[in-house]
Amino acid sequence: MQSIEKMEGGAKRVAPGMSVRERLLDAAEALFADHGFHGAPMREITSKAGTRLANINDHFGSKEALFQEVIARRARLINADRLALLASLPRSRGKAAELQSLVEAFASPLLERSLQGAEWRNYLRLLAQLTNTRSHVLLLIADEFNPIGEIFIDRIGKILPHLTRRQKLNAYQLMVSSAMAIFADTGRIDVLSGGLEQSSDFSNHYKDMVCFVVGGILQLGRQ
Amino acid sequence: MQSIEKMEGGAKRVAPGMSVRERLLDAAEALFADHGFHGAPMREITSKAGTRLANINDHFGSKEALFQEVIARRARLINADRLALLASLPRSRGKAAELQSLVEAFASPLLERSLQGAEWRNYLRLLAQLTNTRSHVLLLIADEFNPIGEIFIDRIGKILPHLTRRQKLNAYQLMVSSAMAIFADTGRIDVLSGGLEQSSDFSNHYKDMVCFVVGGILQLGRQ
DNA sequence: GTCTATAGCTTGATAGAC
DNA sequence: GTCTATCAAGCTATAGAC
Repeated sequence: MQSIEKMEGGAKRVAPGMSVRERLLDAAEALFADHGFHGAPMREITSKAGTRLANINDHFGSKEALFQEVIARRARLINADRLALLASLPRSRGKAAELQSLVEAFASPLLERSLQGAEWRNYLRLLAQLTNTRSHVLLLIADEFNPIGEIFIDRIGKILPHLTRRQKLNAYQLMVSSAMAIFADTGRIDVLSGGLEQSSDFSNHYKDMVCFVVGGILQLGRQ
Repeated sequence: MQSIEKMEGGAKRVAPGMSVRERLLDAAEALFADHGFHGAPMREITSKAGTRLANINDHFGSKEALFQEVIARRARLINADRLALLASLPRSRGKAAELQSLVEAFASPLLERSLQGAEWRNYLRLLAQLTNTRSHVLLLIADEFNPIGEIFIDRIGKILPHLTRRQKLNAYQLMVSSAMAIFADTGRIDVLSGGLEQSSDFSNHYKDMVCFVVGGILQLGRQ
């Protein structure tokens, strides 16, 4: 039988010019994304970061605190990106166009950041995994992203005022999960297409996803 | 700091009338859904099942083989449900109506089964978690669900023939992730609504989701 | 701040009696 | 088929030198 999780090498993969702290965060991010919190031993993290086992507790206090900081570090940047786009939304060009701008205010920071480097792509894979998870991990994500989530829910209601509260919440929930599905980079697209399409071809999948989400929310408003 | 994962009790929660094998599968299903493969120790599983530690290796050979059977057991039933619905699809009532029937052939078995009992809801939570995961776990899911996934992709192409191959794959991918988002039961809806709506109110969320997915795929066909 | 060494516990798997 | 008892290896966290 095939092993469910096997570490694929990984010592000293992180650029040595960075601080120990940053290297630990990057290494942990990649391994949490690949194997989950419980599937990524501290020894693997420090080995990949090119540091020593004790450095995690020296810098963060515990493995859990490291995980928490992995999530929070880039969440701050995503939130800032989204707030900036929300503040400069164009108006009054019809429901479809307004909705598209709103969906892009949510999702385009993910695309832009994903093109900046492998670290961001690891982070988005990790977020995608956590999106469908409950237990205490979700509370962590919630604290980081929900305040701005409320703003998006409000804006959906401004564009389609007759949506029920439940429909607005589901519109947001489905926008989140659609965006995350694109950046989860599971390889499903590769397998289903026999290698002709790549999950990691984010730019093209992004366009399809925005179109899909806009159409989906408009349809929610029609019935 | 709050603990990321803590087992919440759990001894002998499974009905004692069933075989040891079934009780182990049900207990493992619930704990894998709550904590992931690595976060669910065999001791917790056997404790919840009301059996002994050695029973897992006695019956399945390893923890991994147990996990594999947890996935496969109900996948067979879901696939049979979907095939039956695909075989009796109504035709020629316009693209939107045909698409809605197709989406419901995919998703209504999930709703029906979720209403049958907590075990099915645990299974769907587990599937939802694995949907955005790669590594070797995805290959397991792929083997179980991809053959019938191909059929759905074909049918999407029959209804909207001018979609590109990539658009058809993304339509399927986004239908899968939308459906899984509803049954992931993360509690996000509860938190965002301040408790006024429940994530576990599957029947209502299901209707919103089908509407959203139909609208999304139609929109993909428009551009 | 960084290191080595190790404590103290939990893990998955198995040997062998019944 | 089911049990008890146990093993060897893995884990996180920490003590204490530099």
